[in-house]
Order: sequence, then structure tokens, then C-alpha cells
Amino acid sequence: MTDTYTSNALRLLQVADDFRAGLSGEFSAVHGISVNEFLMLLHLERSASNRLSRVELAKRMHVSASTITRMAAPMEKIGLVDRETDQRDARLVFVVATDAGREKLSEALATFSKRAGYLFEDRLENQEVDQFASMLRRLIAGTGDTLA
Amino acid sequence: MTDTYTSNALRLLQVADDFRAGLSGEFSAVHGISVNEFLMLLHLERSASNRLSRVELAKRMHVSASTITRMAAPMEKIGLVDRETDQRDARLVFVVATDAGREKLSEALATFSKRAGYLFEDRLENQEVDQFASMLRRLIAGTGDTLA
DNA sequence: GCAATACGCTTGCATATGCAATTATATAGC
DNA sequence: GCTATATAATTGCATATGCAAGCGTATTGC
Repeated sequence: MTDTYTSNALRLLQVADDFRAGLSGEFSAVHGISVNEFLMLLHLERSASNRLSRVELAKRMHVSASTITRMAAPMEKIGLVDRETDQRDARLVFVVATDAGREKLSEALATFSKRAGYLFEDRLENQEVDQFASMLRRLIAGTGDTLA
Repeated sequence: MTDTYTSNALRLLQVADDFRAGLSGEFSAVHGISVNEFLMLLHLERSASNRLSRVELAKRMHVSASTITRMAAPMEKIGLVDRETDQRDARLVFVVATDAGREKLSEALATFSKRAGYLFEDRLENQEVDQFASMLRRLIAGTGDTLA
């Protein structure tokens, strides 16, 4: 009934949901941002020119463009991101992280790494951690994402 | 800056988000249910007595109890689940899958498995699939979940 | 037994998000 | 150059979800 592929996909969702749920609580309490706001800042930092258009962010984050518009508004208000326009294409409105945004990302990333440690250490051998990384890279390949 | 634990956690979230996003579209279009409704039906089927209280479902699905109450209402209306009360504890309201609910789960599970195949085949060697399963099992251990 | 506390569920309110329509701008075909 | 089409962003509306309060039921301490 449930082959290994299916079991793996179910477990993948479970592990990810569990990790995200724990992260969500600590992010909200300690850093005052949501997991998605953290991921937006991370996508910005990992992008070539430190800025991304709304549709590009939407694609990378698996959310709609309207969600990006609505996420960016309060983040602009508290100074985590700013908006820039394109010289050539007046339709584009880039989201760009401010210094405060990068600082916030840095703090949140420390929390993220701490929890990543809780997740993996004592559960996987050192060698397995690298194998796991190799496999995840291949599972991501082709989706266009390049966060990690 | 980003150690292997951190990279792995980021990739884990990305792969899971990507898989869930694709699944969401096909579930909605083909089966008329959401991924969370699918997972609720799956939790029910995998439970010992084919039924679970709202708080127990909430814990296993990483959502609030109120979400379970609000998810169950329309599912009762379309006949996928039913409600049962406990003889000893009048506070408990169990969610139990109907025949139609189990049938819907079976159909959706076929779609899920198909997509799980797309995700893993041609990306991992057969031996790696089993290693991946072993590692995911250990990452889940302790969270109380037992879906896969 | 009774009062205090804990637990399960539901509901009001606030927030988050997707889809479709709208507007503004670019690009393609001619 | 002009028109038709495509793309980016925003906004209205509907749905989904969490938190805290409220209500009913169990359990605990005495």
C-alpha cells in the first residue's frame, strides 16, 4: 500500500512541518518575524544583486505575488526591507533588504542553525549528514531554488 | 556561515514546500480536497481505532484545535467524516472517517504516490532510497508521529 | 461531597494567503 | 508607429488559521 517512495514523501512532509512549527514559535517570540519573513530575507541575501522582484520572490517562495506585496508592506514599515524600481522596466518593484533587515536575518539565522543542530545531531552519523545533503541537493535540482 | 546542518534544514524545507505546492494543486483540481484534509484522513486511517479526538489530531497535524473543528465541519457536510462521542468522557468529540472518506483517501493516496515517484525516481539510487528512509525515520523519532 | 483546577471543544477576532480582476508598462507583429 | 498581447504589481473578496476567551465536563485535594 505504501511503497518506500510514498513513505519517504510522507516522512519528508512530517519532518519539515515539525521543524517549521518549532521554528515558527521561536521566531515569533525571539525575533518578531514569521518563518516566511525570514525566508524572504534569506532569498534576498542569497540573490545575485541583493534584490528581487515580487514575482521572482513569489516563485522562489511558493506563494502568490499578492502575498509578497502584502508581506513586504509591514516589513517596509518596520524598516526591514525597502523598495527599488528598475530603470528600464517601470513595472518592476524590487524588494531589497535594509541594514536592519540583514541584521535581523543574521540573528534569525543563528536561531535557525541552533534548531537545525537539534534536528540532526545525535540522530545522523557525520557521514550520513553529508549523504543526506547530497540527496536533498538532487531532490531540489530543477526547481530553480538555490537557498542552501 | 551555513554549516551542513543548516543547509540540510533549509533544503529540507524547500523540498517539502515544493512537493506540497505541487500536491496542493493536483489535490484541489482532481480530488477536491486540500493537502491538510488529505492528511487528516490519513491520520484517521493510521490511528489505532480509526478515530481521533480533535486535540489529538491537532497535535499530530501541527495545527490548533480550532483549526480541526473548522476543518471537520465542511468535511462532515460532504460526508467524508463523522463525529462520535466518548461514553466515559463527554468532553471528547472524535472525528471518524466514513466509507466515502476512506475511498477519497484511497484515491488521493494514489495521486500522492504518483508524485512521490516523480520526486524520487531518477534522483536517488535504490540503495539511497532506503538510506533516506532510515534517516527520516530517525529525524521523526520522538515527535510522536507515525504516519508513514 | 465540594471547591479548585485541568482539559476538550467551540467561537470571536485578527492575520495570512490565494484567485481573479484591474491598472500600468513592455514587447511583438505588422 | 500602432495595435494586440504579455507581464508586474496591486486590490477586492473568499478561505484558512492561530490565539484568547468562554463553556461544559473531569479530576484532584481536602
